[in-house]
Amino acid sequence: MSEELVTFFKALSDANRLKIIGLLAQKPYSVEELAALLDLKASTVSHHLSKLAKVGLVSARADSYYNVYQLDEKALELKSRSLFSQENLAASVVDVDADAYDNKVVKDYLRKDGGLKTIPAQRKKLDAVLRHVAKAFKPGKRYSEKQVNEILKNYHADTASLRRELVGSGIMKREGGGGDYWREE
Amino acid sequence: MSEELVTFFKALSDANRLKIIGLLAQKPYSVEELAALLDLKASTVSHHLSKLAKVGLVSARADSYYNVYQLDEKALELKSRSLFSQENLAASVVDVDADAYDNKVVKDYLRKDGGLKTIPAQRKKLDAVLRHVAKAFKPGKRYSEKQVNEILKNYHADTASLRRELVGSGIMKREGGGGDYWREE
DNA sequence: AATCTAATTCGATACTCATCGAAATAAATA
DNA sequence: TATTTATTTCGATGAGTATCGAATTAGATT
Repeated sequence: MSEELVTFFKALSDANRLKIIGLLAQKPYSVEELAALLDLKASTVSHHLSKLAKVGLVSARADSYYNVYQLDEKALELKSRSLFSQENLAASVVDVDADAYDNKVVKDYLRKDGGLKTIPAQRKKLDAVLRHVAKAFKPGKRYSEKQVNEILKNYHADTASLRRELVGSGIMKREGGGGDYWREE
Repeated sequence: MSEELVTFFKALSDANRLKIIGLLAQKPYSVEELAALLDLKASTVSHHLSKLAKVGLVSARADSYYNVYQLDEKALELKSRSLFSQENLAASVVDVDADAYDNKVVKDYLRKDGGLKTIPAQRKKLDAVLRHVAKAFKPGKRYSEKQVNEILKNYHADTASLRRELVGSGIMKREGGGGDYWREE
């Protein structure tokens, strides 16, 4: 889950909270002492400490009048080691739509009737459009050149270019020398 | 300097920027592709990338039409290892006034004429006040009990308590059995 | 039990920043 | 050279948050 990582980094992206960590790395302090050292009000320090506590970096221990906070060095060590682990990197990406770019490109090039406005000149966009067009062919089924043209006509008048690009990009296959076309399963 | 650390953490405390890092960990992407994948506008992605670039985590490489961004894995590795190093922890604390707490406590207990309102009951505050009072004694010089009382009278009528606490806390020394008092250098 | 004291919570304010759209830039193709 | 396209910059807006002071809570001392 990515939210947890964000929360962790947010907890550390404040100068005063970093100072608190630096101070607690030396020895435990009460809220009052931290407030005096940082020239902040106790309520503000309490706010900071609660954020640090929420991510498990500090913890409190009651000592007579005071609430003494201490740094959890174990957690610090553990976190810093795993921050950019393969798991965390992968986890941050789980909810991105891998086809979003293709979809956007195709949408930009498609008319309302499903035909192509133009055939993209740029490689990346052409590929995205080709992948879309290829869906009109059933995987594994073989088509004659005439049948291929019939289908491609729905997308653009220049069926020859489409056909050539489909084969050239490897999205569709062609049996050597004027044979049939097909899309791999 | 602590500002650099804060900037680094801030660069990472945004869900979309973490997603960008996760994506770039797989392969380089252009701004446009990232925008589509994250469902953001290109200007927003550009903003995010500039923040990541500022802390050295990503860099751009021009590729025909596109500006392809890539993750600097070396920098990532390096940074993550040194984030909570002793140097960084210490650096975050350099500009805090170590005496701020003592000063605040003393200020709270001092009248305008320099005398004590009361003698603090709490250990921590008593210590702070004692450290202040002790400054009235020249380090190394020896004082008779009478002289000590004369000086302590300026702070509080209960000179016996002050004297006892000064010795008990170890701030002042006393030669065994009714001898002289002194403060270590 | 009554009283202090430190800590936390709450409401308000000011500032930072993510996001967008529009305008300006840069780079490559035609 | 003119035009297209991706990117960056700029200004505005809305959401988030650091900070404070006041009120409340929690604990300990008397």
